[in-house]
Amino acid sequence: MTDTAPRAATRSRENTRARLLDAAAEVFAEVGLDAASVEAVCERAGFTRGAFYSNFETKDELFLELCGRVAGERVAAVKARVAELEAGGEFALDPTDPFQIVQQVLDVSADDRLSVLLMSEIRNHALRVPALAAAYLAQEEELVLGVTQIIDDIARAKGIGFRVSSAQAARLLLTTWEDVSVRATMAGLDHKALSRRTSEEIAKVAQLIIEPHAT
Amino acid sequence: MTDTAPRAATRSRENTRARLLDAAAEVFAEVGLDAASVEAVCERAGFTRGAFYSNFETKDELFLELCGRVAGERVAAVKARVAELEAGGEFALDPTDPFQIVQQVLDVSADDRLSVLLMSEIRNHALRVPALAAAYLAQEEELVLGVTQIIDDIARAKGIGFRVSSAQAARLLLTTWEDVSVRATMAGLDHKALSRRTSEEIAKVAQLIIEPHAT
DNA sequence: TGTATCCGATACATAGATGTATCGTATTCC
DNA sequence: GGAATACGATACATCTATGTATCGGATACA
Repeated sequence: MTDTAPRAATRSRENTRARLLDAAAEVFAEVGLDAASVEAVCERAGFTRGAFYSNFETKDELFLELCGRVAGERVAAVKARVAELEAGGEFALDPTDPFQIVQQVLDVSADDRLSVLLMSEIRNHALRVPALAAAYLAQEEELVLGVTQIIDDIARAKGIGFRVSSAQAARLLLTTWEDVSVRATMAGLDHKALSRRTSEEIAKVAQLIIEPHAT
Repeated sequence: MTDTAPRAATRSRENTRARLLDAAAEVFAEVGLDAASVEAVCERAGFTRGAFYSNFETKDELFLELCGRVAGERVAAVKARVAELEAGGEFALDPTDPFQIVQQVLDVSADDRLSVLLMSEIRNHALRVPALAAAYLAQEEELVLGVTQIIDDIARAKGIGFRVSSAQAARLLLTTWEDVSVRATMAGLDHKALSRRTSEEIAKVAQLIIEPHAT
């Protein structure tokens, strides 16, 4: 208490920040960052703006923190999946289906409507804000890296060969996943239909990538 | 003049609308639809808001019209390219390089920074506005159709085979193009570097699509 | 239990955007 | 060349969002 550093956040303060972030994720996804008023976010979280200005400087700061959280979650998800595969435990690969790649990739990425909207919002803003762009690209690199490892693991386990580098394959899969998610969301597909459609499309790409004369 | 229909637009009126649309394309690309005030668009166009409200009901109506214009231009570009190829005139395919597909696809899509920003903005909003979503998907279908024809033409001319349907190949090429454009823009690449990088990536995908034992 | 501090609520001041109503000018039509 | 009209500018009223300053209650701590 004698030092000048900002006071260590209390438990309730952290809780407030978390609730504001949750609310922001919803509202930003629903109406977009610029159309979302600070008031709307607070209302969704069950606070007034007093709580907001006590915890954040600006809406942009909140958004930046939210981006960090989302990125962290995605990267953590893919890393966890890699760890599972490497451990070779109960999640070890046993089906003979080489398209298990599809499932592995899909399990890594959220595919509900709001997530798609939020990701699009983040991507859109990253195009204009250099700091966000750098973070976005870095996070995507990590994702590609993770998926690359997953692909390598599966390939090794099954003796599959690829027609491109596994890194390129990973990027192609992620790109396709994002594209299909967006189009399916625009088409108004519900969660279930979205998932099905996504796995179908991803499977096609996997088929394209895998060396045909594989064992 | 005796009928009750809205007065036929005069030449100057059409000119005003066009200038407002041009300005809107710039401003919307730069700061996003929601962050762009009507005033900012008018200022960019060299008008006051009086001109705007005399020509459009709301900002959304202007945006919708802009979307239509952009979509029309893209579709027209790809159709023109198809027509050239079909006519087999001076633009006929003669290099032995099968990756001419790449050039054909790239020539169809604008790749300057502002275009990328505007397309992203449109896509982002299409996710939330059903009417926009329908238009966006329809336009993309047309683009895919056009690129499919281009691919078919080239394949026929050169006896190339594909590992997936030409329609799927077309979608994959367009998706890759968009993805690379976005990432290159985020990376701050200038127009030239963006073009080069895009063609490299597209070439990789083309390589993947083309049947390896092609003649 | 009393006190100090932290945190969110409330109240207020201000800025910016919107939409409309009105005005002035340029163009068109006879 | 005069009248009518179309079109963009101007002025105004309103609304919404923001940011800050202050207040009140809860919680921590002795």
